[in-house]
Amino acid sequence: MENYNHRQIEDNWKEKWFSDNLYEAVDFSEKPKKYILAELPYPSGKFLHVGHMMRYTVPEIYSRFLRMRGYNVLFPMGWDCFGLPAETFAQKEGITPQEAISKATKDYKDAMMSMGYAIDWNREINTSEPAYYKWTQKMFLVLWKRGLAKQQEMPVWWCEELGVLADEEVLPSKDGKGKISERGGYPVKRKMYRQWVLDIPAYADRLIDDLGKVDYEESVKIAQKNWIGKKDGALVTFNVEGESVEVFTTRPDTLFGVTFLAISPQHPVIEKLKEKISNINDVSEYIEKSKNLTDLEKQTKIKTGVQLIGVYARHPLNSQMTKIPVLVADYILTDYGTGAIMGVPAHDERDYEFAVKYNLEVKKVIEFPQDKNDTPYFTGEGVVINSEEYSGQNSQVCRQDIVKKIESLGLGKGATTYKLRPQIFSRQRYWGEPIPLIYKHDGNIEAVTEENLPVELPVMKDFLVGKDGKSPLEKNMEWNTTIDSEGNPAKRETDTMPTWAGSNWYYMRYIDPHNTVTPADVAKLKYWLPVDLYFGDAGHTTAHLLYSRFWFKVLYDEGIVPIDEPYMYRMSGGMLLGEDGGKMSKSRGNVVNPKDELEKHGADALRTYLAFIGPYEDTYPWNPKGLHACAKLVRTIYNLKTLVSEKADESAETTRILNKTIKNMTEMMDNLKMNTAVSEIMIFTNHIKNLAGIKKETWETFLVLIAPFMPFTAEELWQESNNYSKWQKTNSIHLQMWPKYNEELVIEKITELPVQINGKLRSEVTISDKDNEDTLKQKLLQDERVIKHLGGKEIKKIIYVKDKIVNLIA
RNA sequence: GGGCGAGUGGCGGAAUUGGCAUACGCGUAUGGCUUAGAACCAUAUGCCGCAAGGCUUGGAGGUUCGAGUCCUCUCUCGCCCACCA
Repeated sequence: MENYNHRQIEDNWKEKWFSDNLYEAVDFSEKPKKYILAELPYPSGKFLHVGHMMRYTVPEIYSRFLRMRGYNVLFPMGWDCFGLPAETFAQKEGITPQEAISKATKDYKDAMMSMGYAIDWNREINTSEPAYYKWTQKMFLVLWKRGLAKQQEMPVWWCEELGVLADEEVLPSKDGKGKISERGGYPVKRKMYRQWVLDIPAYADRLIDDLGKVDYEESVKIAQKNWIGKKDGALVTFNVEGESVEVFTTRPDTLFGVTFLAISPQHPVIEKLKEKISNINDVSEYIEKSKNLTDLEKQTKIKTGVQLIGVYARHPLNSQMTKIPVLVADYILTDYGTGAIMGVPAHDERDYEFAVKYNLEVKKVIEFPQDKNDTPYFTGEGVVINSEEYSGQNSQVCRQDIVKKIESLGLGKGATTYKLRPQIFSRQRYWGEPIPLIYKHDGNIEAVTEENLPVELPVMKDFLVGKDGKSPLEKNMEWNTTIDSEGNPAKRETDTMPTWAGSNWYYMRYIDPHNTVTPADVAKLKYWLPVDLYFGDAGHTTAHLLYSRFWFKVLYDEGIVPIDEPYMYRMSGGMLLGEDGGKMSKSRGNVVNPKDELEKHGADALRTYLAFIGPYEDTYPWNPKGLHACAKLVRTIYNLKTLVSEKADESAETTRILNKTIKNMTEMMDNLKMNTAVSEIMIFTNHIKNLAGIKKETWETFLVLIAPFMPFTAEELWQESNNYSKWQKTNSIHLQMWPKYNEELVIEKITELPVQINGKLRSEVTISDKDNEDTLKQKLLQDERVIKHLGGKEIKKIIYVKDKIVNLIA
């Protein structure tokens, strides 16, 4: 037996494949195209994580499979470089982010090459290179010119160390009492801050409607819709001492049940009416206190509020002109709806809870159903009562009538609201794309002209945020001082973009990575887009997927891209846990170092294991024994070559199993079930390893089948079997066609028919082609076990499913 | 609280349209090879039972000749969102 030396084999073929760009994706090829995309990693200075490998291996195997099935496959890779991970790493190492990134991307690329990933490296991209972010900046200007990027005072998560953070970057602290940053674990609190935001809600309806054009998993579509959170209702204006307070409600039919108004602590009407509020000191104190509460504290605490003494709201329709108390309450969110609600305690759980606490009236305006008579509030539909001329109507009809009425009075209108908020787009940090805007001396804002793009990020040794939380670029006067289009002194915007700016459109750049005139040539985009299958993190199915769809639609409206949906199908991957079943982390000591595993067992074993471990979408623990078994499989296959001989006599059984293996693997891989495809490889291996000899033809077919999983070993054995003495790209196994199978040869003639009696498996009888139902019945009646289990009873009915099963009903 | 998903051996997991549940791998046991172990090879392995036989896909019902798969109820776990008016 020859010793299997994975290091030697891998180094040899790796060098040949990548120097010849074996996995080239060809623009405008005659072959049908497939664009298989896996979310790009953000290199953070360490070796590629084993979790990354799990995320990429199945998509990569799939891309190889498609290539062998005759597709022109684009399976690209790049680096999402901007953002905190690189900055934190650079700080720790005492180097610049630029230096950190250049080392990390090299390490990551090496790791991917070591894994044999079939990537067209001519299309590699890096979001932090000026040639790339020139286009990110250009796209931002498109958004800005269309009024979709604007400045707003926003309540933001504020971190002394990191500046402003997005919701997604903030986590509850370990003790549950506060908030910390996702990276670094620094304390975080709320603060108002002027920010650039993207008006994603402007596209909300299209983002919902166009889900009809794509083929995502229904659960992904639902998640997106929930995230957008579209709700129909009405805006109703209440007069509060001469000031208008607008509320949003989904239940205008309960308008006559309003017994109080509740407004958020940030509501502007408080400031306007402060002269009239007799307890203004108490109110201010409450507002001040609520500012420092974390969400969790607000949640566990009973709802609180303070009534604005001395001011009342007037009901817009009620003829009695009842005075309605107004309260400030921190359960009212500033940035949802209008920041004010009409309190209807009889028909809303939260309003009820609040009303009880503050002794507010509870007025029923919809009849409670019989079985709900004991409950204090009822949120369903029903007959409207106590509502003047609307009484007696069904609540759903009443809803429309009331909206019509307030519309005619100019006191409101039907309206739609979304949970989706404008997304904060600026960061007060160094390591990001500079926002390409200039503040003129008169305060107006002007875009940097296209010939002056990219606005390059200056290299700065001191790139950390100061204690004031302002962008480090603020300190760099040389950089941020400029002149405007009229030649007057001006100042650059010093905020930078968030990480997701570059990763919003990266998949477009793979299509035309070296273009200097446009982000990507429209004809090429037309050829490659949409992405056929997008693999990524389950946590990105809402935010990332939604924001990048938004970005793409804006580009479509601008005529930069030819279609309006970027991804046809989305597949989300599970997680790889540590051996102990917990999340891999340094503190648990269960982190797997892929470099060690690669050294020990080789890439083919690691790839096969990552495919075999389970379905792509699930989460499971790392099991070193499983990897070991796959390493054994690779070795066993390698040594099978000694069985190959021209005159090996193969049985019909071997032909059948080979055909069945091809059929099963083809179907499984089509459905991305790589784990069971590996089982098929094992089954076939177990069969042939006990044969006296294998025909060359069978052997080579088998090698093609294993090639997507074990590309190195397959190539080595293929070249050897074909006696190719010199490397030639076209002779690579990876450019061969996937084998076809003969359906007839797959069919296994069953000779033992399972026999059920009254639905329970009792026996088996031997059958042949000649048997029909009558001869079968004869056989059954002679079978000892059948006789025994019938116990002398008469057979009432025979259900015979040919070649499957027979069931006797006694 | 809301949404989504999942419950199958000791473990990871297989099971076209309902048709032999537990493929494949791990683990375990026994044997071989070894001074011994590791590694490797062979065989066995859902559970109870000496056996005949019985039981088994979270639980309870139902449809069906036949249910892991379809229907109703219920329990448990995971993920995401969460005072969203």
